[in-house]
This record gives sequence, C-alpha cells and structure tokens, in this order.
Amino acid sequence: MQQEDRTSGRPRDVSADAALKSAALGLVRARGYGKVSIAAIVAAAGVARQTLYNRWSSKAELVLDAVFEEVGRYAAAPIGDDGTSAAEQLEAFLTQVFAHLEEDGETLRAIIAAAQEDADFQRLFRERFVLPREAMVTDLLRRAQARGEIGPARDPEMLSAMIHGAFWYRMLNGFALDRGLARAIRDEVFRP
Amino acid sequence: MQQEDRTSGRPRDVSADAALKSAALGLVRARGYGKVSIAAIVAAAGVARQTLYNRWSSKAELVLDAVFEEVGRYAAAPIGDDGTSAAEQLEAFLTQVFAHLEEDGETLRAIIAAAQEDADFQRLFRERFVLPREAMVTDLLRRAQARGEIGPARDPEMLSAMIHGAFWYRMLNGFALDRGLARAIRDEVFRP
DNA sequence: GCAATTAATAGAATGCAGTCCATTATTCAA
DNA sequence: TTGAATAATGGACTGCATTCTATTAATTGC
Repeated sequence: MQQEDRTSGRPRDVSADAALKSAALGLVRARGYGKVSIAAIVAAAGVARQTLYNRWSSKAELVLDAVFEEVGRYAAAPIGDDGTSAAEQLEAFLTQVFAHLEEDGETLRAIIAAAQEDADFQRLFRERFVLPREAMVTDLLRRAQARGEIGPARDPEMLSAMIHGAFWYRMLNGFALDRGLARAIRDEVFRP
Repeated sequence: MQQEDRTSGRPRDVSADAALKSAALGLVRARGYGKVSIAAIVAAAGVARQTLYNRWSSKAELVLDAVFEEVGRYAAAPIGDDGTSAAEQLEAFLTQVFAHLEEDGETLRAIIAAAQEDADFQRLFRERFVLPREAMVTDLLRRAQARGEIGPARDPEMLSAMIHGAFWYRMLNGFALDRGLARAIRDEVFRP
C-alpha cells in the first residue's frame, strides 16, 4: 500500500495486481473461499506464487481486496441523509447490505474467520472494512438523535455495535439475512 | 454421542476420552488453540492419532467438548430469577460471561472461526453452545417483559440476538470485554 | 479354542498455506 | 557496458489437519 518510488530495480508488473484480484474474485465467487487454493489463483492469474505474496501477505488479504474493496461496493458510500426518516434509512442500509451478502456472505464469514487466526489481518480488516461501516450507522443514529427520532439517553455507538452485532451473530450462526431481519432490527432500534 | 451397546468387538478405552479432553484443555489454555497441533494433543494423551478421530471429527469438536462443556462452566445454568431487577440480572450474566472469556475468549474465537469453515461443526456448535445461551437471555427478557421492566412492544428474541451480537462483534474485532461493556449493554436494553 | 467384530496403533499419504532458494529479467545510474 | 537493485519464476521445502492402511489387541457368541 506504500509506493516508495524506488530509483532502480525491476518495476512491478502492475497488470499482475489486477490479474490476481480478478482471478481471486472469480474463483471465490464460483467455488467458495474454502475451496479455492492459492495454487488455483496463481494459475488462473498466470503468475508465480511468490508474485502473490509480494503483494498480499495471505489469501485472506487478497480476497478482502478482491471481493470487498471494489469501488462503490457493499455500502461503501455514506448513508445519504435524504428526506426520509432515520428508521427508513437504517432499514434501507441493512437491506442493501443483506442483498450484497447474499452473494458475498460466505466470503465475509471466511474473512471473519481468518481474522481470528491472524492478529495482523484482524487489524487490517477492522480498519479498512469494519470500522468505516460501523461509523456509517453511528453517524446515522447521531443525526436521528439530533432530530429527536431516538431519545437523548440512547448511546449511538453501543447501538451501532448491537445492530452490526445482530446480523453478524445471525450470519455466523448460519441464519439467512432477509428483509424480515432488517425490519426487526429497525423496529427494535426505533421503538415507539 | 450415541452408545449402541454392541454385542462384540473390542470395547472402547474409556480412559482415552478423558485423557484427550484433559490434554486438549491443558494445551489450549497454555498455548492457544492455533498453536496446539493434533500431534501434540495425542502425544500428551498417550494415544494414537486415529483414536482421537474415532471420537471427534475435528480438532474444533474436541476443543468444544474439552473447554466449553465442562459441567457448570460458562453460564451453563439458567439465569436465576432472584429478587433483583432484570437489568441487574442481565448485567450480572454478562459480567460472568466476560469473566470466563478472559480465560477462554481466544478459544471461543477460534471455535467460531472453525464453524465458518465446516457446516457440520457450525450446526453442532449452534445447537450445543449458542442456542442454549441465547435462550437464557431471551427467557430473562420475557420475564422482564411480563413484569413490565421492558415495554410490551419489545422483541425479546431480537434483543437477545442484539445483546449476544454486541459482544461477539466486539470480541471478534479484537476489543476487550469489560465491565463497562456489560453496563453499556444493560443501559441500552433497559433504557428509561 | 475359533470366528467375527470392533478398537488401538504406527506410520504413510494427501492436500494445502506459506516460506525459501536459485535463476533469470528489467530497470536505473555511473 | 556494467553493476546495483528489485521483480518474476519454478520448484523445493515445512508444518499442519485429516485420511488411509496394515497390523495387532480385546471382546462376544459359539
């Protein structure tokens, strides 16, 4: 992630980055994270194994980049404060996330698993993926609180963790994430 | 888990079960799940590798038995409905869970990770570990609702998932589970 | 005792992630 | 043109979970 502008030496083959991400994305979507080997990825990308490890330090890092860091994917933009109520904004956010996870949920579960086995990757995943999305919901709740849609005694950070936690917990225990869940979370947060 | 009372054949060496669980428990506590190999466990237990696989189908299953199924450990008893408020009962429950996880949290994280890579183990873990503990909190919340400590529109099942989800989410992202978190969850659930 | 049955054992085999190594390729600077 | 630096490559290597295989051991019914 740091480009040092070296003065000499063979330059990196920039096309290898894209080839590896594309191969990883396609294979993981087609077969699932656990069934895709490093050997298969580098073969599909047409590069040597070490070329992958020159760029990412594990399969999990590569797949995080390949599947979850595409521009504009998976709730990457802040939640727009359109005219609708915060309750509707939250439900729309969750519905959008769950829709993405119909395709990539198995991969996200594998990445969460990988983070439990590798502290460096846990930190990377948290900073690059988890915290930004957590902050989106926290911000939404703060706006809702300023507008009086939730009471002043509520704790937006705790609530945001409970919201994300609820669907992580469901997902990690093998339950589907559907519209009913998005609605139930919304109703529980914006209780009458 | 099923004892078929066979009529012939060499009987199982019952002492091997205990030796394996004890070896697994000790080694995992001392070195951490990821640093304990099957070879080390069977060596410490003094049995052959296949003897382990005759009893458990993976390292994760053995460790689930060894670390989390000891009698009376880790919030295994229903939450007693003593005279205290449901808010206090919830906070006490969470404090007790977090205290256990100071010792076994790393192992629980590894087991959750293993469940993401093995659907059979995910089911076992959910039925034997997750759902009973989820039900304990759901029951507490139902009692609280009957007594009017939370409003009638609240959804105890969704709330229970949000409560467990909140600390799973924190734990899986590398945060410590402390008394402040137990208090914050309690306050958010039993808000004024 | 003998056959059938199932367990325990030692060790080999498989498949995979990640590392290491020697060799070759590409660039810049002198 | 040459040397220093860094990349790419193919292949070997390590460590691990899990499976397989052949052999030996313990049990029951006859």
